[in-house]
Amino acid sequence: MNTPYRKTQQHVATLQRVGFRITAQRMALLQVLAEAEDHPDVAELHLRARVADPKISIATVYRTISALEQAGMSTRHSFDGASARFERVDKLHHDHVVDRDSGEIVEFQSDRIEQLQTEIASRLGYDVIHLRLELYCRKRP
Amino acid sequence: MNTPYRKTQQHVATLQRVGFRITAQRMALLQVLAEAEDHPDVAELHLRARVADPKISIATVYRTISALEQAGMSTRHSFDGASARFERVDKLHHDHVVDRDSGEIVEFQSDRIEQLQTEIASRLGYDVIHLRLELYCRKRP
DNA sequence: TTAAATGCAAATCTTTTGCATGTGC
DNA sequence: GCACATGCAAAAGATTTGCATTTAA
Repeated sequence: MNTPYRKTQQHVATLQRVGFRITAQRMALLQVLAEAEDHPDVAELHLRARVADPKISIATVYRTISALEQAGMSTRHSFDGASARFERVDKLHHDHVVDRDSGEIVEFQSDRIEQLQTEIASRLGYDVIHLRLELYCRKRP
Repeated sequence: MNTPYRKTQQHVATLQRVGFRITAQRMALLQVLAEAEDHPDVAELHLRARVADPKISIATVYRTISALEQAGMSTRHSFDGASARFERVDKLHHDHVVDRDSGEIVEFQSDRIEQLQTEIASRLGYDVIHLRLELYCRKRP
């Protein structure tokens, strides 16, 4: 099973390989990320990380989350221009439905859409590096 | 023909209908928007609007662009978390390819993708209010 | 006339950064 | 030990807002 603990272990290994030092703060954030089932923003990450390391500063959260992003372990979203939200990257690629009423975020995945996107970029002479697809929705009555 | 001038006239009519007063500042911004072929940010809108009305303030640009958005005449984008960029809304629906090297933005449209998106939302029990599809790309060698 | 719009500057919010101090390796 | 990481507080950047003044209708 891929438990949060196992995930964290994998991330630690990756971080070391890339040359990052393993600090208490980074461990705290790795754990938070591994356990998160949602898309927390920096303030929320900070709050959750404090549980494991009560003196972690907000600046460190910013710096660490950027480092994890660079290391390919976290993705950043900014739904409709709001402040950045993050999620672990070791899931299958997926996109997001944002419920405009509740704020709830639902993940979905479609091979067909993915394929079309690549085709379109290709037709325009581009290679896709990454993409954002967000559906801002309302629950159907 | 749908000249910038004609577009501006239509926008003025719409604004009045919705109950907004027609001020020199709003005229200036409407003109800027109607003439823009790109996706200017607030600083750029301010710069361009100053040509028609040299004393328009940045606060008014912010307030007006939000008003135009509410009135359904302008859309806001925040490509990869950067500051907001705007475009007129009276074009056909389209999505964006963002060239990661040059910053250039290319518009494209695909009925197939659009249809798939609606289908997916529908399957999850949602109606799409608006959506955002952005492909961050690199020119193919 | 008068409610709405503007300009200005101050406030807010998010994110980044300089620097002195602490710490993994 | 030393380069890298952290905390703090200040800075930066984007956007919003309070308030006195101006202006469209």
